[in-house]
This record gives sequence, C-alpha cells and structure tokens, in this order.
Amino acid sequence: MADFDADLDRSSPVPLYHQMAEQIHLAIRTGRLAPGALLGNEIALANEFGLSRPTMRSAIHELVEKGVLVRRRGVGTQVVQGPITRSVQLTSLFDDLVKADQQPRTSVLLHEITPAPDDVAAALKLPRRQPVLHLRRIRYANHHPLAILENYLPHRLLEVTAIDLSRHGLYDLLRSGGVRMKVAKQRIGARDGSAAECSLLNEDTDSPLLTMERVTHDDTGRVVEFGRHLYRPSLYQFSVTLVGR
Amino acid sequence: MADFDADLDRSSPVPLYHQMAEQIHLAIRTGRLAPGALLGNEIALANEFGLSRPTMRSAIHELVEKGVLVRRRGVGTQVVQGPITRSVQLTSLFDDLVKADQQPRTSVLLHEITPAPDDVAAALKLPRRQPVLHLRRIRYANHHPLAILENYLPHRLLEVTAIDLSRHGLYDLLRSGGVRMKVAKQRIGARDGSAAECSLLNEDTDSPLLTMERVTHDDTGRVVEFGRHLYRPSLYQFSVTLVGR
DNA sequence: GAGTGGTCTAGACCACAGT
DNA sequence: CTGTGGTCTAGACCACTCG
Repeated sequence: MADFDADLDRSSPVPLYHQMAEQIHLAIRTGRLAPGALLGNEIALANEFGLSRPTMRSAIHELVEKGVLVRRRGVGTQVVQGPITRSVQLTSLFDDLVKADQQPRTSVLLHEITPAPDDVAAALKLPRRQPVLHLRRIRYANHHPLAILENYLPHRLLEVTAIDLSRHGLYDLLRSGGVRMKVAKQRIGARDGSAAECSLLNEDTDSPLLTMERVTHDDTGRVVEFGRHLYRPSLYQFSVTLVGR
Repeated sequence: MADFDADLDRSSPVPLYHQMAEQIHLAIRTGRLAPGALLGNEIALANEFGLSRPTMRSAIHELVEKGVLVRRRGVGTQVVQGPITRSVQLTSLFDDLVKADQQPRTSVLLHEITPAPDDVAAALKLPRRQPVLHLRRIRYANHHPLAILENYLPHRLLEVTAIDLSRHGLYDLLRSGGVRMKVAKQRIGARDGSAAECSLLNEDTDSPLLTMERVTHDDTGRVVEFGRHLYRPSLYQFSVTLVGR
C-alpha cells in the first residue's frame, strides 16, 4: 500500500481531481511510487485525502488515459512499467522544444495572403480561391534545421507579423489571439524530399523525410488551421501512447 | 435542438453510457446530427433517455475524447466539422484491414525461439540473452505487400504456429491467448529501406519507408510485445486524432 | 439574468479476481 | 468469501457565455 502525501488546495481554480492526478503522477516520476506498485483502493485513498470517491476515481482515470496507471477489477491499480514517454499533445513543436531546452529558432520563408488552392480550401472547408494566410517556416533546434512547416489559416483569423512568428510557436500565437484549439487530426507518412527541401534541411538529395498533415478545429468545431510539415527523421520522430478499452 | 431516438438496453452488460455514446455517434455518422449541430443540454438529454445526468455526461465525454464532439460552457455541445478519421487504436493492422475489406494476407518469414539481442531484452525488460519468440512477417493487402512486421515476445507467453500467424493478427492471437493488452507506446519515423527490404516490399531500391517501433504492456503493466515494423508510405499512413485540454 | 457545461458529494448495487 | 474496480443515481453549487 504505497502512501504518499499531497496537498490539495480547495480554493484553487484547478479542479481537485486534476490536482490529485498531478500529485500521483509526481509521486511516480520521483520514484515514491515504483513501477508495478499498487495504489490503495479508491475509497481508502479518497478518505485519506478528504475527497469523495468519484473525485478520486476521476483523478485515477486521468492517469489511466495517459497510460501511466493500469486498473484491474478485483485486484487494484498499478503503476505501468517503464519510462513514460509523453504522448503527442495538442501543442506546437516549438513549445515542445522550448520545454526540452533545445534552443528552437524559427525562420520565416513566406508570409502572405493568397487565394486558397483547391486542396487547401477543401481542408479548411472554405470556398475555392478564398483568401487565406499562407506561412512557410523552417524550425531549427540547436542550430540544426529540423523541419519545414507549411501552414494555411483562414484569412483574418490571426494577425501576425514575421517577427511574432520567429519568436513564438503558431499554436501559442493562436491561443493568445483568442483561438481555442480543441481537436486536431494528423496523418503521418514518409517520402523522399525534393532537391529544394533537402537543401533547406541540410540533407543529401533524395533523403527520406517524415511527412505530417494536420487539420485543427477550434471550440466551435470549425477548421482553424491546415498544415503540411516535413521533418528530418534523424532528428525527430512521433511518439504516441495508446490505451486500450 | 437535434432530436434522435435511441434504444437503450438496461439488461445488457454493455454500460449505458457506452450504449448512449454509440447511439449519438451513429446519429452523427448517418447525418441525423449534422456537423456543427447543437445537441441539447445534458439534463434535458438525460431526462429524454431516462438517464441520470452523470451517465449522460459520461456518454458525451466519450465522444469528446474521440474528437467527435466539442463542448463549450454556457453554449452547448456541438458536432465537429468534417469526416471523423478514426484514430489509431490498440488493434493490429490485420484487424484494421479486415474491417476495411482489404483482403489482408500474411506470410510468415521467420518463427523462432532465440536469445534476445541486447536492444530487444532492454525493450522487453528481460535479462540479456533470455529466450524470446521472434517473428518476421509480411503483410499484404489486395495482393500487394504493405509492411514487414518484426516482433519479439517473452518466451512461453504465446504458443502459436505459423499457420495461426498466417490466419490471424498477432493482437488477436494474444487476446485469445488470455493476454490483455492495455497500453502501447509507439515511435514513428522514416528511413530508406535496404535492398532486401525494398525487394520484399516490391519497392525500388532506396525507397523511403515508414518505421514504427512499439512496446505493448498488459493489464499488469508488464511488457508483452516489442515490434519493429516497416510500412510502404504509398499504401499506409498513420492517423491520429488529438483532443486538447 | 437565464442557460449552459464543470465540479463535487454521498450513497447504492453489481461484476469480477483472488482466497 | 472478501476486496477490488465498474456503473449508476440524485442532487448541489459554481463559472462561464450570451443576449
């Protein structure tokens, strides 16, 4: 019965179940809860921290969805083995790199308003030839080119300068512009880079590249961004954690 | 206020919230609930179907996590725009192909017990040189080679013949063998195929291939499978749906 | 102010795993 | 049999959005 302490702040705007989940997660990351260790049963835990059972359940559920905990009826709740690789989140590559202290840098190659090509209009669910904001950027990490990022956004959704773009991730800018992204659909593939692409990325001609297409929806279900990105597979891969039934 | 009917079976072992979620999802897929449509508020819906509010909430939550619905406080719950691309599930490629009616076929190249190489032992969290089951298969769809699948499993976890493997997906076999997979961590990248790999996959030499490494855990948090797969990007890509905060 | 989802509680009963 | 998580209910209060 692993015990660990946690301070919950009932006056905080952060939900109790989330505070609780964070505390458990912390106990796991710091080794106070070892892989394979059993948490006590929900009711005991709930009492221990002065929560109701549903609230404690909700906290545990959050970590189960993240792939950190596993539950078995009649047995208990255990910590999953092995280092937890963070799953793909709804954040930009830029944010991820900042957190990982990878000295990200962005150079803006293109920043224009243009009539949407047919495929872009289809992806953004706009009429053909509707004006859209078109961006092409290169993302560097530790001074090495990492990716070519091409994005299309509905016109007037976001007013940004090239300076803004070089300093912040697109998702950051969208968020501070009041856009609330909620759902993103990505497709990941591979292909050889063109001569131009490879030279931008400092790769030999015809090197294999990772491709990612993404459509992002906001709060209201509307499409707010369409992206077509190219990554150097030697420097970047996608990690996903899946949780079953 | 979109209305739609649903029959719930209270005597079924399937949870009510899940039945409800399926019914809503069905209404969306069949167009009875159009993209952008508002669902009615939770309490009204709960009453309409004779459920408590928490149960109805749980149903809606399930679809929000899938990226099908979006909720806004003070406003309501809406259907997300655009076709719902199914997210990556904890199922095998084989299962997916069967469902999509792609006439999958598997040919088993290798099926042996062998001491685990160091990297495999590390991935499976076993001692070095421990015997493991080593599989190499080719997956075909519509008579075209689609992927090379290389897998390592702890010895004695699964007793299978090459015949079994040619008829069923590995996940299916594991499931019927009593193994309950719960969490999988994947890493997706790209590289050029070797001459041998490309020839197996019917690609030109040095074609770019999609790579996927996966570690799967069961119920108890133990590692039950390690896979290193190669896909032809012209025939297969990975789709992921992300849901924010 | 009226309406919405977001959170939290207190309790009940059931299904399953282990003994 | 006992203990665990899984489901479901009834009700309360809060926070946010919009007209």
